[in-house]
Amino acid sequence: MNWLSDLNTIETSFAPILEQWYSVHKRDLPWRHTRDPYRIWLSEVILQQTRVAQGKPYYERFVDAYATVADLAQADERELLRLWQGLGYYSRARNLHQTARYVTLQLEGKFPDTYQDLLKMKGIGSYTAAAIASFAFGERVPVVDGNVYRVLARVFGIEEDITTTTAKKTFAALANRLIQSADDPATYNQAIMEFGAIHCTPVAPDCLLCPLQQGCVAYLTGRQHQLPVKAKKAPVRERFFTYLIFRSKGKLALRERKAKDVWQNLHDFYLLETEDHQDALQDLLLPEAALNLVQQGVMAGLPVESVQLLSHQRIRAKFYLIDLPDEPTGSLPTDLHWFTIDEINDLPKPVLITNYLENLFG
DNA sequence: AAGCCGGGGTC
DNA sequence: GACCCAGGCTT
Repeated sequence: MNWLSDLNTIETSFAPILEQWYSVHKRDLPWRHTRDPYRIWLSEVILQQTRVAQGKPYYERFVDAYATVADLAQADERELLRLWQGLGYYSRARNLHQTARYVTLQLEGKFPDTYQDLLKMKGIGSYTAAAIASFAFGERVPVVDGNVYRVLARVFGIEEDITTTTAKKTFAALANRLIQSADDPATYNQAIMEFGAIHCTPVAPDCLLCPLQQGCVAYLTGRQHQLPVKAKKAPVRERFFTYLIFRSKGKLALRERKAKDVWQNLHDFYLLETEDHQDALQDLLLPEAALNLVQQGVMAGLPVESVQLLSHQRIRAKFYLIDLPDEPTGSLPTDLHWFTIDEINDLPKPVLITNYLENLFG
């Protein structure tokens, strides 16, 4: 079997296999007993970024307190928020209230019944719109939630970072193709999410008993634990730079940054990096060669401080300008060289350095 | 495109 | 302690 026909086979059998699996393994959940768009909407909003086990009691309480969208529309917002207490993401509750009032007052109680119209409601994004459109109205639109990303990334071996916009398009397009082969869009959407939630789980997917095993790229290549790829947002690293700017005969000492670090191949001054705000000069952290120079010089004015924000680092820099005699004794610390102001103008430098120089010389 | 919003379960 | 959860809104 060649590549293309193989891919077509898995794409067309994917939905039916999951629907079959679902008919055997589905959990009995309260919102699966209704096609009332109001209740489905309520359940979907409650379940946004929320586990079924956590959301379920809230759903029961909300249905008891507000049986219809009109009841919810008339609710006191403080009372609604009190019912929501403990669920988190409280804007969901406020949007819920706002949309309930809109549906009741502007749409005369008639819930929007297409994906496109649902998308216009506050608090209803692409996932929730697809969920309501398919569950309540049978529209053939795919849900794409965290479960779907995981299942599709594994079965189809997609290595794109799911946090990026292009990857979201890739997954949405694939999901659109797959749902075309579903016997019933609503059942299929429930099935793929249920499958991700209880079988193709993040940590210990049950590959040995998986109905998609023979068509799963991740399983066949042993990558189920690497997929989906999801970039972790790097915490901004805090760094503390102390720069010593040696000046002699109108020249400044700079060096090219060679290390595998920020600003590679750009030029800056003699640098001491410390772990925190400690003052590198006062704490006598100076290596021999630099200490020798500092002792021959005089501090020109007060140190200048500035902050440079990078995507992943916050660099707090402190600049000491040190005037040396015309012919300082000893050699310059490693890699430092004397440059005239004109020469420095032509050197590539980090913005942090350029700003300092402009501040210094206008 | 990135930051923000949250409480809770799980390993 | 990190990751994730039936995401969406704002900037």
